[in-house]
Amino acid sequence: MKTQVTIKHIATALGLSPSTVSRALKGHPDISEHTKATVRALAARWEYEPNALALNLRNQKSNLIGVLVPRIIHHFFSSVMSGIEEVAHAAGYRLMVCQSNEEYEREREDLNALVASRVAGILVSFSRETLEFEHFAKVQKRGIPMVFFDRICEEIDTSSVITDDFGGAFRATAHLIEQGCRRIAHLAGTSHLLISQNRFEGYVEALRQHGIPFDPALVCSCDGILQEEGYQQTVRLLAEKPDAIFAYNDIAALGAIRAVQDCGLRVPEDVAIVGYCDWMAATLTKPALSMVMQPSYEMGKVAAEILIRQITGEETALESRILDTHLVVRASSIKKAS
Amino acid sequence: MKTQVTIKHIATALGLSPSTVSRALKGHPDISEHTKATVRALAARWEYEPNALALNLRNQKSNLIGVLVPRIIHHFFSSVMSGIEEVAHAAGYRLMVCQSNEEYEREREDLNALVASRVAGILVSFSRETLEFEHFAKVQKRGIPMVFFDRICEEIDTSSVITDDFGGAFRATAHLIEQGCRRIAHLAGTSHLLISQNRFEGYVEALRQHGIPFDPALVCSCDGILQEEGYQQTVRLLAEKPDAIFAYNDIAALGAIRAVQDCGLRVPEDVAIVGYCDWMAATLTKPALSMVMQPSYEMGKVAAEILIRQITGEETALESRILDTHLVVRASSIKKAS
DNA sequence: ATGAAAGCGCTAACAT
DNA sequence: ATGTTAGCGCTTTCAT
Repeated sequence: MKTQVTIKHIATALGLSPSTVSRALKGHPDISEHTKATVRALAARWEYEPNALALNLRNQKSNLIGVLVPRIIHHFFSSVMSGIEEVAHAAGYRLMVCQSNEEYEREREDLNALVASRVAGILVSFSRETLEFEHFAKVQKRGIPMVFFDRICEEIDTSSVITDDFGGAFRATAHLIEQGCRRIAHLAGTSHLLISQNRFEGYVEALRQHGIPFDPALVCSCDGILQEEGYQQTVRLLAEKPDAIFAYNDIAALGAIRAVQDCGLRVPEDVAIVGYCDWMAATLTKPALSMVMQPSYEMGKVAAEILIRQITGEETALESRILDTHLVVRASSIKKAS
Repeated sequence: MKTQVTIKHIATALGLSPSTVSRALKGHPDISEHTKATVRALAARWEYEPNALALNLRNQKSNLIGVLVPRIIHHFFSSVMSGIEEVAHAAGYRLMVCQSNEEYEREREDLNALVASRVAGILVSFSRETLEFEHFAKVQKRGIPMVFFDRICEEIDTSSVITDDFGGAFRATAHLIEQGCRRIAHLAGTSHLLISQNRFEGYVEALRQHGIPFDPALVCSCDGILQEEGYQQTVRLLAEKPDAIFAYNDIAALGAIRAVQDCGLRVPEDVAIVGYCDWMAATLTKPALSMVMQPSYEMGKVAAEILIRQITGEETALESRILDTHLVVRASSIKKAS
C-alpha cells in the first residue's frame, strides 16, 4: 500500500495548519471561501480520502455495525443481512459480517473481534451450539447496543426481533386440520432454540384446540441444516402413516417433499405439507409448497432500526418486536376445495 | 458506550508504564514472568480488549477485507461471500460488506467507504449499471489489492476469478443438441456484462460446430433479476416454437420452467431446459433442472486466497483464475436415453 | 527488566 | 481567519 495522502500533506503543501485544512474540508464557517476552495481543490486532485481509522479512534467508536450469523449462505440469513444493510447504509453505517458456522467457539471469537473493532452495535443470531450466553452478557455490560434476531434466548435480556413462531405454527397446523388431516407429523428444529420450541408449541396447541391427541411418534427432530436430514427423517416418519407434515423450516420441508414423493406417495393427496420459510423456491416445487411466510428482509430492517435507535441514544430501553407471519397456502397442502 | 479499559488503565493500576503492559500482554521475552502474570491477570479481570482502531491506525491498515457485491440476498453472492469469509477468517481477516444494489452511484459510494476504512484489500463484483471503471482504477492506483469475481471487465486490469462461462454454455448447448434439439432458445443476460457475452458466445459456438444456424429470434435478453422476467421472456419465446431453452442464470431458468409448464407444454418432452447456477433448489423443481454448475462457494475461496496473497505481498503479479464448470444433467433436459 | 517519548491521522479546545 | 496543542490507544525505538 502506497503512502496515503493526509491532511498534513495538504497543509504543508498549502502552507496552512492541519486544523485549517480539516476545517476547510468540512466547510467550517470560520474558514474563508478562498482557503476552502484551495484546500478542496488540492484534496480532490490528490484524491484525499479521510482515514476512518483515525476518525473512529478519535470519536471512540466506529461507523461499523457488527453482524453475527450462523451461516451467510443460508437464504434466511442473507435476506436478513440484506435488510440490515439497507437500513444501516441509509443511516451511514457499514457492516462488519461474521459467521459462526454454527460453532460456539467461533461465535465467541467473532464477538471479540467485533468488540475489538469497536463496532457501534451488534446484530446477532447465535449458533446452534450456543447454550450459555455469558459472552453476550459481557458485551452488553460494556454498553455496546445489541439486538438479537430470529434466535433469541431467555437467559439474557436483550432487544430482539422474532416472528410470531407460535402463531405461525398454530395457523399452519390448524390449516392442515381444516384440510381434514388428523395424523399431522412435525419436523422440529433443535430443541434448545426458542424458535423451535415455539413452533413446536404452536403445533401442539393447534392439535389440542381441535381435539386431536398429540402423538410423540409423529415428531422428529432435525438438528441439522441439510435437506438430506429432513429427507431421512421424513422417510422414518412415513412408517407412522402421517397424512400431513408441518416442517419447522424451509430446508426440512423441501427434504420432506422429495422423501414423500420418492416413497411413492402423493403430495398433497397422501401427505399434505406445510413449511416455514420465506423462499421464492417454494413456488417452484411441484406441488408448490404451502408455508408460513417469514418476513426475513423485513426482520433485518426492523432489527437494524432498533439497533440504530439504541446507538444514537434515541431509545434507551430494550425493544422487543414480534413480526407477524402469515400462512401462504399453495398446492402442497390443499386436500379439499375451500 | 462505557469507557473502555485501556493499557494505560492497567499500567496505572499496576504502577507500570504502558509500554511494559503492552509487552507483557504479547509475551515479550524481556518482561519478567511475574509482571506478565500480574498484567494478564488484571487484563482478564477487567476484560481488556485491544482496540483494533488504535492498532490499525498505527499499523496503517485494518484487518478488514472489503466485499462489494450487487445484492447480498442473491444466493450466488451469499455463497461466494460464505467462501470468502471462510478463507478470510482463517487468515485473521474480517469482512466489511457492502451491497451496491446494482446501482452505479452506490457502488462508488461504497468503494469510498471501503477505502476510507483502509481495508486491507477488496473483493468486487460490480453492479449491472457500471459501465466505466475509473473508480476501481483509482483504488488500484492507491495500491489497495483488489480482486474481481464473476463480473469482470476488460476496461481495467485486475486479478480475477470467473468460471468458464464460454465452456459451460458450450457444453450445455451441445448437450441439448445431442438430445436432438434443433431450435434452442437462449435467455441471455445483460449484454454489457462479460459473463453474459461469454455465455452467449459459448451458445453460438456450439450451434455453429453442430451446423445449426443461429436464429436471433431465439435469443432474449433478461436484464433484470426477477424470475418474472424470465417467465415473461419465455412466454414470448414460445411463439418461436423452440424445442429447448438455455438460460444464462438460475432465476431465469426457474421462470422458464414455470412459463413452459403454464403454457401447457411439457419439460423436457416439448421444451428441454438447462440453467446456469449453483443451487440446491434446482433439484426440487419438477422436473429437476439440468444446469451448468457454478462453483460459487469455491469462487469465494479462490478469490479470497488470491487477495490475501496480494495483501501479504506473497504474490505481486495479477492473477486470473478460470474455474471449471461442469454440466449436471437432470430430468429437465433428457429427451433420449443416453 | 522497565520507562519515556514519539507518532499513526484527525479534530476540538484554546489561543492569537 | 488561522495556528498551537493535546489526546484518542497502541507500539516501538531508544534510553536507563
